[in-house]
Amino acid sequence: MVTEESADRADALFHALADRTRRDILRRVLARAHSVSALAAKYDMSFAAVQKHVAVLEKAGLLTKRRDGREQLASGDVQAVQSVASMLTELEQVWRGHIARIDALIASDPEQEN
Amino acid sequence: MVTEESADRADALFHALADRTRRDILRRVLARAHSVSALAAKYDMSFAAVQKHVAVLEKAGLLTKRRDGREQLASGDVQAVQSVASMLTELEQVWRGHIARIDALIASDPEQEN
DNA sequence: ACAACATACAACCGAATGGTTGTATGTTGG
DNA sequence: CCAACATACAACCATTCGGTTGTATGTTGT
Repeated sequence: MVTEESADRADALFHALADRTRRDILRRVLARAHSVSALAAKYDMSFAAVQKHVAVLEKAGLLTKRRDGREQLASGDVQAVQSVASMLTELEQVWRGHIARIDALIASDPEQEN
Repeated sequence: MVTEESADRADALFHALADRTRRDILRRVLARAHSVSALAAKYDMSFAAVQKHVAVLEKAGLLTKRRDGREQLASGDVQAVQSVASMLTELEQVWRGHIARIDALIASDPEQEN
Protein backbone atom coordinates (compact mmCIF):
# COMPACT_ATOMS: atom_id res chain seq x y z
CA MET A 1 0.00 0.00 0.00
CA VAL A 2 1.14 3.53 -0.77
CA THR A 3 -0.57 6.01 1.52
CA GLU A 4 -1.20 9.56 0.45
CA GLU A 5 1.24 10.93 3.01
CA SER A 6 4.04 8.55 2.10
CA ALA A 7 3.54 9.48 -1.57
CA ASP A 8 3.67 13.18 -0.63
CA ARG A 9 6.88 12.55 1.25
CA ALA A 10 8.38 10.58 -1.62
CA ASP A 11 7.43 13.37 -4.03
CA ALA A 12 9.15 15.93 -1.81
CA LEU A 13 12.27 13.81 -1.33
CA PHE A 14 12.81 13.00 -5.00
CA HIS A 15 11.94 16.53 -6.03
CA ALA A 16 14.47 17.93 -3.56
CA LEU A 17 17.12 15.63 -5.00
CA ALA A 18 16.26 16.48 -8.60
CA ASP A 19 18.41 19.61 -8.65
CA ARG A 20 22.20 19.51 -8.79
CA THR A 21 22.65 22.56 -6.60
CA ARG A 22 20.52 20.96 -3.91
CA ARG A 23 22.38 17.66 -4.19
CA ASP A 24 25.63 19.58 -3.82
CA ILE A 25 24.33 21.45 -0.78
CA LEU A 26 23.21 18.15 0.71
CA ARG A 27 26.66 16.66 0.15
CA ARG A 28 28.25 19.58 1.99
CA VAL A 29 25.89 19.53 4.94
CA LEU A 30 26.20 15.76 5.29
CA ALA A 31 29.96 16.24 5.63
CA ARG A 32 29.62 19.05 8.18
CA ALA A 33 27.19 21.72 9.30
CA HIS A 34 27.23 24.94 7.27
CA SER A 35 25.54 28.26 7.86
CA VAL A 36 23.24 29.40 5.07
CA SER A 37 25.65 32.20 4.16
CA ALA A 38 28.61 29.83 4.11
CA LEU A 39 26.65 27.73 1.62
CA ALA A 40 25.56 30.76 -0.39
CA ALA A 41 29.21 31.79 -0.80
CA LYS A 42 29.87 28.55 -2.70
CA TYR A 43 27.44 29.18 -5.55
CA ASP A 44 27.13 31.70 -8.32
CA MET A 45 23.62 32.74 -7.45
CA SER A 46 21.95 35.06 -4.99
CA PHE A 47 21.79 34.41 -1.28
CA ALA A 48 18.00 34.20 -1.53
CA ALA A 49 18.21 31.49 -4.21
CA VAL A 50 20.47 29.34 -2.04
CA GLN A 51 18.23 29.98 0.93
CA LYS A 52 15.27 28.68 -1.08
CA HIS A 53 17.21 25.54 -1.97
CA VAL A 54 17.99 24.99 1.70
CA ALA A 55 14.30 25.46 2.50
CA VAL A 56 13.32 22.82 -0.08
CA LEU A 57 15.80 20.37 1.44
CA GLU A 58 14.54 21.18 4.91
CA LYS A 59 10.87 20.69 4.02
CA ALA A 60 11.74 17.33 2.50
CA GLY A 61 13.48 16.41 5.77
CA LEU A 62 16.89 16.01 4.15
CA LEU A 63 18.45 18.60 6.42
CA THR A 64 17.70 20.30 9.69
CA LYS A 65 18.69 23.74 10.92
CA ARG A 66 19.73 24.80 14.38
CA ARG A 67 20.41 28.32 15.52
CA ASP A 68 23.93 29.21 16.60
CA GLY A 69 24.09 32.88 17.47
CA ARG A 70 23.04 34.84 14.44
CA GLU A 71 23.77 31.95 12.13
CA GLN A 72 21.49 29.10 11.15
CA LEU A 73 23.52 25.91 10.90
CA ALA A 74 22.26 23.31 8.42
CA SER A 75 23.12 19.63 8.90
CA GLY A 76 22.26 16.78 6.55
CA ASP A 77 19.99 14.00 7.80
CA VAL A 78 21.44 10.69 6.68
CA GLN A 79 18.31 8.83 7.77
CA ALA A 80 16.26 10.70 5.18
CA VAL A 81 18.80 9.71 2.54
CA GLN A 82 18.48 6.11 3.67
CA SER A 83 14.70 6.28 3.50
CA VAL A 84 14.99 7.24 -0.16
CA ALA A 85 17.40 4.35 -0.70
CA SER A 86 14.88 1.99 0.84
CA MET A 87 12.19 3.16 -1.59
CA LEU A 88 14.51 2.16 -4.41
CA THR A 89 15.21 -1.17 -2.75
CA GLU A 90 11.47 -1.77 -2.66
CA LEU A 91 11.37 -1.16 -6.43
CA GLU A 92 14.22 -3.62 -6.91
CA GLN A 93 12.25 -6.18 -4.92
CA VAL A 94 9.29 -5.76 -7.26
CA TRP A 95 11.63 -6.57 -10.13
CA ARG A 96 13.14 -9.58 -8.31
CA GLY A 97 9.66 -10.94 -7.63
CA HIS A 98 8.94 -10.75 -11.34
CA ILE A 99 12.12 -12.66 -12.17
CA ALA A 100 11.33 -15.24 -9.52
CA ARG A 101 7.88 -15.82 -10.99
CA ILE A 102 9.35 -16.32 -14.44
CA ASP A 103 11.92 -18.76 -13.13
CA ALA A 104 9.26 -20.75 -11.27
CA LEU A 105 7.11 -20.87 -14.37
CA ILE A 106 9.93 -22.16 -16.54
CA ALA A 107 10.93 -24.76 -13.95
CA SER A 108 7.41 -26.09 -13.44
CA ASP A 109 5.98 -25.92 -16.94
CA PRO A 110 8.11 -24.64 -19.83
CA GLU A 111 5.11 -24.53 -22.21
CA GLN A 112 2.72 -22.40 -20.21
CA GLU A 113 2.18 -18.75 -21.09
CA ASN A 114 0.49 -15.84 -19.33
CA MET B 1 34.08 15.01 -9.39
CA VAL B 2 30.59 15.47 -10.75
CA THR B 3 30.66 15.83 -14.52
CA GLU B 4 28.06 17.84 -16.32
CA GLU B 5 26.60 14.76 -18.02
CA SER B 6 26.37 12.73 -14.83
CA ALA B 7 24.61 15.67 -13.18
CA ASP B 8 22.21 15.89 -16.13
CA ARG B 9 21.51 12.18 -15.79
CA ALA B 10 21.00 12.48 -12.04
CA ASP B 11 18.64 15.42 -12.61
CA ALA B 12 16.61 13.36 -15.09
CA LEU B 13 16.51 10.28 -12.87
CA PHE B 14 15.41 12.06 -9.71
CA HIS B 15 12.98 14.24 -11.63
CA ALA B 16 11.42 11.16 -13.23
CA LEU B 17 11.01 9.60 -9.80
CA ALA B 18 9.53 12.76 -8.27
CA ASP B 19 6.01 12.03 -9.45
CA ARG B 20 3.81 9.36 -7.88
CA THR B 21 2.17 8.36 -11.15
CA ARG B 22 5.58 7.76 -12.70
CA ARG B 23 6.76 5.79 -9.67
CA ASP B 24 3.62 3.67 -9.95
CA ILE B 25 4.19 3.11 -13.67
CA LEU B 26 7.77 2.13 -12.95
CA ARG B 27 6.60 -0.37 -10.32
CA ARG B 28 4.27 -1.98 -12.84
CA VAL B 29 6.79 -2.20 -15.65
CA LEU B 30 9.45 -3.59 -13.32
CA ALA B 31 7.03 -6.40 -12.46
CA ARG B 32 6.16 -7.09 -16.08
CA ALA B 33 6.07 -5.39 -19.47
CA HIS B 34 2.99 -3.31 -20.18
CA SER B 35 1.80 -1.66 -23.36
CA VAL B 36 1.26 2.08 -23.11
CA SER B 37 -2.49 1.63 -23.43
CA ALA B 38 -2.54 -1.06 -20.75
CA LEU B 39 -0.81 1.45 -18.47
CA ALA B 40 -3.11 4.28 -19.51
CA ALA B 41 -6.14 2.17 -18.55
CA LYS B 42 -4.89 2.13 -14.93
CA TYR B 43 -5.01 5.87 -14.36
CA ASP B 44 -7.69 8.50 -14.27
CA MET B 45 -6.06 10.74 -16.85
CA SER B 46 -5.79 10.92 -20.61
CA PHE B 47 -3.83 8.47 -22.71
CA ALA B 48 -1.56 11.33 -23.79
CA ALA B 49 -0.75 12.23 -20.19
CA VAL B 50 0.28 8.66 -19.39
CA GLN B 51 2.25 8.52 -22.60
CA LYS B 52 4.16 11.62 -21.53
CA HIS B 53 4.95 10.04 -18.17
CA VAL B 54 6.25 6.96 -19.96
CA ALA B 55 8.38 9.21 -22.18
CA VAL B 56 9.88 10.94 -19.13
CA LEU B 57 10.77 7.56 -17.61
CA GLU B 58 12.21 6.42 -20.92
CA LYS B 59 14.37 9.53 -21.38
CA ALA B 60 15.72 9.05 -17.87
CA GLY B 61 16.60 5.47 -18.80
CA LEU B 62 14.28 3.94 -16.20
CA LEU B 63 12.35 1.99 -18.80
CA THR B 64 12.79 0.84 -22.36
CA LYS B 65 10.19 0.16 -25.03
CA ARG B 66 10.13 -2.56 -27.62
CA ARG B 67 7.63 -2.92 -30.39
CA ASP B 68 5.34 -5.93 -30.37
CA GLY B 69 2.92 -5.71 -33.26
CA ARG B 70 0.99 -2.51 -32.91
CA GLU B 71 1.79 -2.23 -29.24
CA GLN B 72 4.80 -0.66 -27.60
CA LEU B 73 5.81 -2.76 -24.59
CA ALA B 74 7.48 -0.88 -21.75
CA SER B 75 9.81 -2.72 -19.35
CA GLY B 76 11.48 -1.28 -16.28
CA ASP B 77 15.27 -1.15 -16.16
CA VAL B 78 16.40 -2.28 -12.74
CA GLN B 79 19.97 -1.19 -13.43
CA ALA B 80 18.85 2.42 -13.69
CA VAL B 81 17.09 2.05 -10.34
CA GLN B 82 20.29 0.65 -8.89
CA SER B 83 22.31 3.54 -10.30
CA VAL B 84 20.09 5.94 -8.37
CA ALA B 85 20.56 3.83 -5.25
CA SER B 86 24.32 4.06 -5.69
CA MET B 87 24.12 7.86 -5.82
CA LEU B 88 22.43 7.76 -2.44
CA THR B 89 25.04 5.36 -1.13
CA GLU B 90 27.68 7.85 -2.20
CA LEU B 91 25.91 10.52 -0.14
CA GLU B 92 25.83 8.17 2.84
CA GLN B 93 29.57 7.66 2.42
CA VAL B 94 30.12 11.40 2.59
CA TRP B 95 28.28 11.38 5.90
CA ARG B 96 30.24 8.37 7.19
CA GLY B 97 33.50 10.10 6.31
CA HIS B 98 32.42 13.06 8.40
CA ILE B 99 31.65 10.85 11.38
CA ALA B 100 34.93 9.04 10.98
CA ARG B 101 36.82 12.34 11.02
CA ILE B 102 35.06 13.41 14.18
CA ASP B 103 35.82 10.12 15.88
CA ALA B 104 39.48 10.35 14.89
CA LEU B 105 39.67 13.89 16.19
CA ILE B 106 38.19 12.97 19.54
CA ALA B 107 40.42 9.95 19.88
CA SER B 108 43.62 11.83 19.04
CA ASP B 109 43.04 15.22 20.65
CA PRO B 110 39.84 15.95 22.53
CA GLU B 111 40.60 19.71 22.84
CA GLN B 112 41.17 20.57 19.20
CA GLU B 113 38.49 22.37 17.20
CA ASN B 114 37.94 23.15 13.52
C1' DA C 1 -9.23 -2.98 -48.17
C1' DC C 2 -10.45 -0.81 -44.30
C1' DA C 3 -12.30 -0.06 -39.63
C1' DA C 4 -10.57 -0.18 -35.27
C1' DC C 5 -6.86 0.11 -32.39
C1' DA C 6 -2.12 1.78 -30.54
C1' DT C 7 0.96 5.29 -30.55
C1' DA C 8 3.05 9.78 -31.23
C1' DC C 9 3.12 14.54 -31.09
C1' DA C 10 1.79 19.52 -31.41
C1' DA C 11 -0.63 23.29 -29.33
C1' DC C 12 -2.47 25.09 -25.55
C1' DC C 13 -3.34 26.18 -20.43
C1' DG C 14 -2.80 26.94 -15.40
C1' DA C 15 0.35 25.91 -11.69
C1' DA C 16 4.85 25.17 -9.92
C1' DT C 17 9.93 25.97 -10.26
C1' DG C 18 14.16 28.44 -10.01
C1' DG C 19 15.90 32.50 -10.29
C1' DT C 20 15.95 37.78 -9.27
C1' DT C 21 15.66 42.26 -6.23
C1' DG C 22 14.01 44.58 -2.38
C1' DT C 23 12.61 44.94 2.35
C1' DA C 24 12.02 43.55 7.20
C1' DT C 25 13.67 41.42 11.34
C1' DG C 26 17.01 39.42 14.55
C1' DT C 27 21.68 39.15 16.56
C1' DT C 28 26.15 40.64 17.86
C1' DG C 29 30.81 42.85 18.42
C1' DG C 30 33.01 46.88 19.73
C1' DC D 1 23.99 51.82 21.11
C1' DC D 2 24.31 50.83 16.56
C1' DA D 3 26.56 49.36 12.29
C1' DA D 4 27.24 45.26 10.12
C1' DC D 5 25.94 40.79 9.46
C1' DA D 6 22.68 36.57 8.94
C1' DT D 7 18.35 35.31 7.80
C1' DA D 8 13.65 35.38 6.16
C1' DC D 9 10.22 36.44 2.99
C1' DA D 10 7.38 38.90 -0.53
C1' DA D 11 6.88 40.22 -5.25
C1' DC D 12 8.03 39.50 -9.67
C1' DC D 13 9.59 37.00 -14.05
C1' DA D 14 10.77 33.39 -17.55
C1' DT D 15 10.67 28.56 -18.01
C1' DT D 16 9.17 23.98 -17.04
C1' DC D 17 5.61 20.76 -15.69
C1' DG D 18 1.52 18.10 -15.79
C1' DG D 19 -2.45 18.00 -17.72
C1' DT D 20 -5.86 18.68 -21.76
C1' DT D 21 -7.71 18.09 -26.80
C1' DG D 22 -6.90 17.38 -31.47
C1' DT D 23 -4.57 15.39 -35.38
C1' DA D 24 -1.41 12.30 -37.87
C1' DT D 25 0.64 7.89 -38.61
C1' DG D 26 1.26 2.88 -38.12
C1' DT D 27 -0.54 -1.83 -37.53
C1' DT D 28 -3.78 -5.55 -37.63
C1' DG D 29 -7.85 -8.66 -37.90
C1' DT D 30 -11.47 -9.82 -40.68
